Amino acid sequence: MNIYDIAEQCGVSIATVSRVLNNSPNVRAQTRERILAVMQEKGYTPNACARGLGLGSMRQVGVLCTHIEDAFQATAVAYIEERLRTQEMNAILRCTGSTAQGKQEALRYILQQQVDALLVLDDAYPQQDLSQIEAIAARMPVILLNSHLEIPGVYSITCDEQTAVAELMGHLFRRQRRDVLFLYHTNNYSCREKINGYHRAYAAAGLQSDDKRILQVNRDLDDINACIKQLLVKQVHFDAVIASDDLLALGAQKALLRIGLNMPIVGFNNSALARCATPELTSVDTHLQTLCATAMDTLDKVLAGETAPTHTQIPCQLMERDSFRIN
Amino acid sequence: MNIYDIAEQCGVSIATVSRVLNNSPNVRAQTRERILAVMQEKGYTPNACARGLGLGSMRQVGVLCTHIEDAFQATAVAYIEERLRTQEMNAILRCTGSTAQGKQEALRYILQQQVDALLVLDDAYPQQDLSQIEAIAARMPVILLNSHLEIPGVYSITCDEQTAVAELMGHLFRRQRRDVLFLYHTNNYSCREKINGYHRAYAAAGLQSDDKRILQVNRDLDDINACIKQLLVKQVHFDAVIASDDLLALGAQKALLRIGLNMPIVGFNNSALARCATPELTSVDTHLQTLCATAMDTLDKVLAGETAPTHTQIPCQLMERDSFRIN
DNA sequence: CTGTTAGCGCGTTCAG
DNA sequence: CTGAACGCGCTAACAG
Repeated sequence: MNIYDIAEQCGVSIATVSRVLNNSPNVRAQTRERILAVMQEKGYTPNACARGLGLGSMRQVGVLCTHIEDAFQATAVAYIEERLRTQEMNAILRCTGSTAQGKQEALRYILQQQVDALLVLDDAYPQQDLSQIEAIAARMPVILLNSHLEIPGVYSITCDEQTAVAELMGHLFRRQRRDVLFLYHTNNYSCREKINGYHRAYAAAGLQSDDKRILQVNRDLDDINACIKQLLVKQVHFDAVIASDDLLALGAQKALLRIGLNMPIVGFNNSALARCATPELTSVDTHLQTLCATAMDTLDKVLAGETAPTHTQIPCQLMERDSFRIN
Repeated sequence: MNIYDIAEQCGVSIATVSRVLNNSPNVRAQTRERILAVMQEKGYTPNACARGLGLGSMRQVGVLCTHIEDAFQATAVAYIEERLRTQEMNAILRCTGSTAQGKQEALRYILQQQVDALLVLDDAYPQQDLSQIEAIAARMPVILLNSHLEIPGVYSITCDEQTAVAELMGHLFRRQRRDVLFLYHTNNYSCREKINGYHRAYAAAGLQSDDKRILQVNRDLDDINACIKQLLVKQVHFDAVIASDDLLALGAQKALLRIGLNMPIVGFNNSALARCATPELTSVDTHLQTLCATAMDTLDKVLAGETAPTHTQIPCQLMERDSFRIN
């Protein structure tokens, strides 16, 4: 069932059918009706490949994330997909995992799919092998969400998490909390920025930071519990916790409460988890929705041929709850 | 940069380049090397549209879900995408929301994208306008995850949640809990099956069920809290809670603990939330991973032209934790 | 082992 | 307002 069949059925040429398909005004109303009726009746659907081949666009964008099962990324994808839909575009989702190899494969593969643009969530890799990204950016716009690269054709949207952590630390210092434990899971841009904020705050306060209080843990409650316990066994003192993620914060809170310890705990992303915790978790809202909206605005502009800022940064916001109050 | 350019550069015909592209053995090793080198050097990428047009397949499958930000669906998508990747296929993600209109649009749109198959997660709609699904199923395999339709070309994979609820109720009855509150969020197949189990258990025990203990709530802690409170105000008695979802169970638990009530609570899906709750939630594991694996096995078979069962049902498993123990 | 050629289905000039 | 003809990039016979 193709455009020829429809044309034949209607006694017109494919050009006319094509015009109807593309809402061209240059078709007599009566002809249009007839053609639409036949298309409807035959259940005709235009072939996207053929159209894509001619037009050089499948109206698809690649969406790369590391782990879609992560609530934060899933929510981002939800916002992104919603926006794409309004532009009659499709999202090709690809999860890369946290290995450089996974990402390389994903990039290579996505590239073949005649994608109009590439959205990368939470890039988890150290900034090596930029050549691949460069090559892609030369062909299509690349939007980085929660990471940052200075490459032509690459647009970065980030949240100022460095400042958020630094300010948080300031509050803790003022409360005489000097030994802040920082928990993270993946060493991505976002995490590195937080750690930068951590060190910046110590430096600003004229205090000495100690890297043994910067700890990588798995996103698993049992593992977090084990880590916290081991810290105590090793007599690593800490009197507050900042976690790169609400789940880690929740795990730490559970572990500490279990052994009767009580201290300020702050998570990140202000996810549903923060409110599910007992006591409820204070969390830094990274305004994911705004982040995604900005990313999509940028994409729209770039695709429309307009210019857009290559790096947009938005501020975070502290959501105070039971696990830590500033005042 | 197309296949002609490469062919010209190498002094061969496009057929030979195409053979190299498709790993045909009928190419002299030396020629192959040369062509590969040029492709590498020029950064050539075959055009998927053109290939798709000729082959009649873009190696893409449509993945429809209602809300990707939902942890359960996101996890399912993660499993699905992973499997698709091993088959060199892409996932086109589309979120429909919970309205029939959203779904219709999604189906219509996905259909245009020359998709090889359609995977539908957690179909949220009453079984009306089957004509659209029928039309699609006539063209390509349709796999339903967590829902069930008896239509040629449609394959359903479900979990026996009806039995899970019925057995759970049996345990509660034996403990003299007669008034079980059932909370749900979306009236989808999965939910209806649970409610069937609810009624089945009452019938089996020779007891009378009361629909005022079957309550729809939003997936929002405050709303759940308000609902629970209102129930008490309205003097609707209940002495146990089963929720269609861990978040609802957690919300109910929080609400009840806040007013000092203590009763068995069971959630569904055995999500990370269950363990994040305090006390930890007992939850019914619906074996999502197995569900997805089965779905993808089915898809593989159908795409390979083999026959596959039109309805596969797998059992659930109760994960006992603090909020309810059988013994 | 390699080249030639005919589609795949549609958009788009350019004539009428 | 409509139609004929070409091109998009690639695959798959078929012919050497």
